[in-house]
Amino acid sequence: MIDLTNPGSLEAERVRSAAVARALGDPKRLCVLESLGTGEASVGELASRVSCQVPNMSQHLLVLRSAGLVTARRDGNTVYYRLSDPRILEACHLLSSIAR
Amino acid sequence: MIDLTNPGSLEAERVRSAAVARALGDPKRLCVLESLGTGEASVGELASRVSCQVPNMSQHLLVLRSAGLVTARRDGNTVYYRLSDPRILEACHLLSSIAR
DNA sequence: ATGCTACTTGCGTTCTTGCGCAACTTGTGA
DNA sequence: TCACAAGTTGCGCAAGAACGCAAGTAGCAT
Repeated sequence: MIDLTNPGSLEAERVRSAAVARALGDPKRLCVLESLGTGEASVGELASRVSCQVPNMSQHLLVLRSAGLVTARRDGNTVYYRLSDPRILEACHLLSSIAR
Repeated sequence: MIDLTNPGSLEAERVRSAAVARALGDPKRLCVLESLGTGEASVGELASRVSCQVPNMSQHLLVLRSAGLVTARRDGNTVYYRLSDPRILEACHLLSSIAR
C-alpha cells in the first residue's frame, strides 16, 4: 500500500505533479495561462478570448485554481485572475517545445 | 470555427501541448518517465518498479508513445522503452517544482 | 511442432472531464 | 429596494481514461 498522507513522499509528490499536469492538459486552459502571461484578466475577458461561455470558463479557472496555478482577486463585482508563479509560463513553453 | 488542420496554428499547437500534458498527468506515468531518466527499461521492469500489472503498464506506455514522449525498441521478445527527448525530464522536474 | 516468455489487445466496469443550460449569489448604482 | 451585471454552482449528459482480467501475438529454445 502506498502512503499518500506524507506530503514529502515521492509518491505524494508525483500525485501533486500529475494534478498540475492534468490542469495543463486542456487547450483552453493553456490558452488562459498564456493569456494571463501579459497580466491579470477578468473571467469575462478570458471567456471571450478563449471563446467559451462564462460558466465554462469559471469551471476551467476552478481547475487551475485547485492546482495552484492561478490566484483570484475580487474588485467590485468582477474577479481578476493572475498566474500564481512565473514558472507556469515556462512550463507552457516547455510543453509546446516538446510537442513540436 | 477553429482550424485544426493547419499544424502551425496556435490552436493546433495548444492541442498538441495539451496532449503532452495529459500524458504527464498520471502519477504512474510520471514514475515511468523518471525511471527512464536513468536509461531504457523493459515493460516488465517498468511494471514492477511502478508496481502495476503488465497489461496496465503496456497501456500507459501506449499513451506515452502516442504523445511522443517515449520510443520503443525490440530486442528478441523483450521491448525496451526510452525517453524520446531529455527535455521530458526537465518537464517532470518543472512540474514537481511548481507543485511543491 | 511444442512450450515458454514477453508484450499487446480486447472487453467490461467504474470514475473522471468538459460542456451547455438554468438557477443562485454577490456587489453596484439608480 | 429594485434591477442589473459579473461570477459561481448545480445538474445531466456524452465522451474519455484507468484498471483488471482474459485472450491473442511474437520471438526463442527445445
